Amino acid sequence: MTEPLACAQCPVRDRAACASLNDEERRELARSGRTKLLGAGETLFAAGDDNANCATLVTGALKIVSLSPDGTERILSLIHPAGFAGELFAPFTDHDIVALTESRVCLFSRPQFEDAIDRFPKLGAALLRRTQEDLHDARRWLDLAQSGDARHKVGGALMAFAKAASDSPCHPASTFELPLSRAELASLLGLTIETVSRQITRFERDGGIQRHGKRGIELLDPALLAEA
Amino acid sequence: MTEPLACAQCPVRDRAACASLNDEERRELARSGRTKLLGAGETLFAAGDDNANCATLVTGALKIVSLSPDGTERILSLIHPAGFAGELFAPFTDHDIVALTESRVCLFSRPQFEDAIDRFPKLGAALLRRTQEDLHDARRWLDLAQSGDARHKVGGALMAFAKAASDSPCHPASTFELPLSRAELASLLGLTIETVSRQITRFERDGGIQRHGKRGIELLDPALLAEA
DNA sequence: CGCCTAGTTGAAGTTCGTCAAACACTGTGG
DNA sequence: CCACAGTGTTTGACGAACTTCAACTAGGCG
Repeated sequence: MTEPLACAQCPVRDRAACASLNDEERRELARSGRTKLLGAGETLFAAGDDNANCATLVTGALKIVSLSPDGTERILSLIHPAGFAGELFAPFTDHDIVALTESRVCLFSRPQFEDAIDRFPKLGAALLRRTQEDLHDARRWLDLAQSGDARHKVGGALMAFAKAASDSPCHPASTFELPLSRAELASLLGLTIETVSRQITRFERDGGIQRHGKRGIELLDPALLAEA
Repeated sequence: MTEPLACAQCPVRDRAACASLNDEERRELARSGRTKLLGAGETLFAAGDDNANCATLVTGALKIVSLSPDGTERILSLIHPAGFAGELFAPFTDHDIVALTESRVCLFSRPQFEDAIDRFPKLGAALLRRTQEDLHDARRWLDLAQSGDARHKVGGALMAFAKAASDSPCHPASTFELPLSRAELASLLGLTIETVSRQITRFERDGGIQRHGKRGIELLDPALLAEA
């Protein structure tokens, strides 16, 4: 289930928060961490947990979900490789964090990670930077969620995934795989599965995209999606 | 317009990020800051700015707004006293920050504030904590925005303001003033003015609240608002 | 082959947005 | 003092967009 860290081969070793550390500091932090492999759908942290851990995502993708009392799930955020999962200050988590695909994380106990932040201020600064980016991201999704129009929402989400799939952060990838099912897309956007499906076919009919299989998207006319 | 800081009388001196500093450190930080008084509707930072400043809110309330190309404004977040405004890492801001009511802020130049974080790691940790709380907050609004149902959205917003108005952070205040106009509420929730108005009158008709003037709200049945 | 899940498509019902009018409140000027 | 305009809010009628319900299609795997 869990193994010691092997930072040397880590694919996110110079993008994650720990990239701010020098080799010696990193070794020290690594001693308190473990890597863990999650299967698709497996939950990393559950709402109501005592919030004793935190983690950095190495490969795969996570979702942060809120479950309403009536059982419907809403996706509040996605975590991409090098992203950070967990809250350092709240006594309890109130959201589930679940693997979307098979994922590998670096798991740390919260007290040990807090200790590391105390001793290596650069680590704290790096985490601050990442948290501010997450905040910015959350606000972008909020912006989409408020736009009211389903066409905007789906178009904006497609563009967001196209950008996330590209290596250069600004230009969208011309072809990519959706990381989410229709149901997950719907719960991310506050729509129903059917509406998402209809908007996607509409974009294809209008020549904005071309579908390849269930999840493959080829971007033909980015402008059409960005401002519909 | 701007004056030197007077931390001794500051109403948020033990809740804002600078509360993490001791007296001497605080004095040093204070030398690089200025307080500024904003009239209602005045903008503190504008989208597209070079992002050279950041600020702590002392009194009043701010909103973070995104303006769509078509001119409609969407409120992404509110900033309450002791809250922090500005991004330390992005080269440009892409959201306006505007005063909702007459507000007083502590303004710092970004390089000087970053410098202070470097020298006083506790300040960085405090800011990290605050940013994580902001992130949590943004996700709560996102949760509301996704709920789809206008009744949930308005009910949730009323409860959020009731809690913000109370001294104890968990229990809602039984009577409070809405900090936002109907138009602002609408743009925060992704609804129209009319829908917000209708939902509020519906809550009053159903006995959940009692209105006192345009902005005054008396909370009669919190459970009705929380889970409608 | 048949079941099961994920996705698409269609028809009907509801909610919310749009347009329009009325109302309350404030401040201004006759 | 009152008429008046101006703003913010409420209310109503109507139409469009989304949800709901339901049937149907396409793959994947026993």
